[in-house]
Amino acid sequence: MEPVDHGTRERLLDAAGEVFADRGYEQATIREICRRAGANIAAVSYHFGDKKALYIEVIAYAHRCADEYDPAREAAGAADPAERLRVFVRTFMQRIGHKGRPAWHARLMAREMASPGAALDQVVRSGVRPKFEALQAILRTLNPSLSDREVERCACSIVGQCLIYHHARPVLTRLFPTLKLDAREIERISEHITRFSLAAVARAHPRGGARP
Amino acid sequence: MEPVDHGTRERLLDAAGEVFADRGYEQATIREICRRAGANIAAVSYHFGDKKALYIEVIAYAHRCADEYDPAREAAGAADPAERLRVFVRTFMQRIGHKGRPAWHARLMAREMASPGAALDQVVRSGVRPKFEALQAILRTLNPSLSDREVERCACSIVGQCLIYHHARPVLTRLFPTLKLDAREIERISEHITRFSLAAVARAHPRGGARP
Amino acid sequence: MEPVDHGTRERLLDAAGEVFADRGYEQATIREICRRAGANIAAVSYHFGDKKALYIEVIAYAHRCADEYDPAREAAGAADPAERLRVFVRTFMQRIGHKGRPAWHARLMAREMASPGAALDQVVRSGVRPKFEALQAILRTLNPSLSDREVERCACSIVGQCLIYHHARPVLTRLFPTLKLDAREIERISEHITRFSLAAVARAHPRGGARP
Amino acid sequence: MEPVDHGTRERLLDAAGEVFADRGYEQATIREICRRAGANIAAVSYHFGDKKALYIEVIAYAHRCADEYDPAREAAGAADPAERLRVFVRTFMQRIGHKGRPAWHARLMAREMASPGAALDQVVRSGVRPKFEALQAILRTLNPSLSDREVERCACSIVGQCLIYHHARPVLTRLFPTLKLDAREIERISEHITRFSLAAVARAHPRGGARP
DNA sequence: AATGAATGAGCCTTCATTCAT
DNA sequence: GATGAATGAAGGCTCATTCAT
Repeated sequence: MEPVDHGTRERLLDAAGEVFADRGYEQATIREICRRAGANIAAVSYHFGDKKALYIEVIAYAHRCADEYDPAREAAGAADPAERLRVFVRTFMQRIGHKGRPAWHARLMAREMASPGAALDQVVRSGVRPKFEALQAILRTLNPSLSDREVERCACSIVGQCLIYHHARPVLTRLFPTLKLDAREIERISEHITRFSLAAVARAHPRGGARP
Repeated sequence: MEPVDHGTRERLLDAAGEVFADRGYEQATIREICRRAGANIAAVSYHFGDKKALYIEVIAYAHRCADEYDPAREAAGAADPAERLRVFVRTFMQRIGHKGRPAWHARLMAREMASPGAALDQVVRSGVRPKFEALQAILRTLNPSLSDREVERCACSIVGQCLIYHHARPVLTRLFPTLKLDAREIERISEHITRFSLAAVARAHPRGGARP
Repeated sequence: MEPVDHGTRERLLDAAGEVFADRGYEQATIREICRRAGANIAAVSYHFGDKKALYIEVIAYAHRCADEYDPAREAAGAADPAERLRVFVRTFMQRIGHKGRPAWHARLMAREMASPGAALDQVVRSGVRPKFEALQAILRTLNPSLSDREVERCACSIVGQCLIYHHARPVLTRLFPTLKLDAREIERISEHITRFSLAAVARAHPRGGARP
Repeated sequence: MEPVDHGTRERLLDAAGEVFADRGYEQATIREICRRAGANIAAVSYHFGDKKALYIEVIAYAHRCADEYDPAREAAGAADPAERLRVFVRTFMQRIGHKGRPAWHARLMAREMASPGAALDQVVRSGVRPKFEALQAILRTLNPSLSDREVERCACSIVGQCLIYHHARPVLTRLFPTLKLDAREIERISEHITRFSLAAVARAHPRGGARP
């Protein structure tokens, strides 16, 4: 699609994405970014102005690249509501668990989500909200009797089930030493979350449903 | 219990806990810790050796103090399994949502869980694992037909539903501007998570049902 | 006179004159000069070699342009010696107080005079010395009994009275908040300096009078 | 008076005064200041906070040290008004021409006067204004018929005659290669300025005195 | 038991300059 | 004739740490 002749600017964006995702904004150093990109230490200043401007650009770049793994778009093509939820969860989990080339996208987003930086507003507006609304639409179709507030909370429950495998991965690998988050395991976990959530959403508000 | 005459060492531990929880290990500065503790800048070196040693001590200190909000112990006193889960979730959420004085315990743990530091092994061994196993025991009681692996995944689902309100709080407050994580809302969310999970756990493997 | 089609080279000279006069040699940046001239950042290197060579050219350029405000030439046309001194002082003060478009000539000279740069020799030889000798000639006519050394010192006294309004302007505006160095005030100050100096020069060595 | 045991702080103040006076605020580097003071590069941060705070302290330090050469105080002890003016001018010139230990005081002040920095207000208020007012009082005694405005301008004329030997020293040494600003020459120049000014002040406004 | 002073490494940024087109 | 990209050297500042008392 794009020319493979990656210029310094592109290499800087890729290296910065990786480093920002690994170390966080404050802890990432321009020196390491430039070193990984094979560029001079002044290259960031020339191409982006300063560290913060580079970060903003990296966030935007991540959004552009992340579209190819958009859970909302993937889910839209599924047959029935349950399958749409399954595709949504699986795509989301694949992004989280991915370790390949564009691996830092999800990690960077998660980091920005946890510690509010200058780019969070933009991330939420164009990155998070559309997917969240797509998920809520799926939930409404699955159980039309849910109130708006309940839909919101169910969406949080589903996303939360996925995100723990990202935020708490170091803990989980220590708790369950046999756990390997490879593609097969990602698939199994996605299936678990889907069925767990389908059962819960279907049962929510069975009728009047106060707790016994 | 302890002498009220908090010496420099105790004041340093408290101040360090707060700062480490707020800023993270790398971003926290010895200067601010000493300033908050009203101690000299060399006090950390004198009492603990260096920054990392102080951090380890703070983690241990947090464990000693955190027992009073132990979800596992609270849940143990409940009547039936469903109520035990409810108490577990509520206590866990209260610790996460707490913003009061001894608040930094949970925040510090969550931070350590997200970014693997030197103290993570200890945190997992004596802080996380017991609670996780208590939760798994509750789940086994709720649905004895669950396999060990399923119990693990359900436990992750439940904890994940809780942790999202901590890890993604800045995003959630932007997604849902009316959301205020006060005590009443924490209670409502806890109830949602409990019922969501109870329904899911009860239905899990209703009739062998693995997907082909 | 010159072609109106100011090429990059001329625009660079003008912009550099302004910036050097405002910020001084060390503090002036090639970036700002090129930005003001609407030229690329490598233009200075291309047209002049480096920063110092540009500065030398700017000084020479200023000399070519500064002739139209030459105090010595203006004074030469006056009727009697006292009037010549008056015209000399007034022209000098007008150049110093000027804030208009081609204003940077005098400011640049004053700056070069205060901090000895590489171009000072040239500035003194072709810019300062002729005017100083013209002033000394006027003084000799006003009071032929003055020794060479006294003529030098009187010339310094007259030029010093003028230059303080340039070198210490920020201080003077703070000392005398009502002071506005507009054209009318420049005229009044010039008249004061002229009369102050005429009286002093006339009285100098009234009767041999060296102090014991 | 003070203990000769110069600590790092005092050595930094002295070195900074020298460097600031030589290079100006922007061009002075913390590295050179610390090098001259035999201190580590972080010493400025520790003792003064940052470069600007150090500069402010240096200005205040210069004021404290400069009191021993206060022209106004020296002049106050003279017998008659003319002698007071003579002492004022001589003391002022001695400060300007001085090359000894506390040499940078006057140079630093002159630099701050020429380029308005953050400390200029303070310099004017406590350093310049008292001396200027003392000079104006002397002038009023010398010629009571002078208006306030004329007194101001005569004061500027006198100070300007002195300051040129500081601001334009590089030019003067090129114009008059035999000029050596040693103690004897300072004395002769002071005498010239005094007599030049006395004659001018006495003649000012002889009666009605408009120019012919 | 505790402190003020001092250290050196490393951070981000800006600068004049050069290179390949 | 002129340009955008890239370079390496400082610059000010902050940090965790150590030393002498």
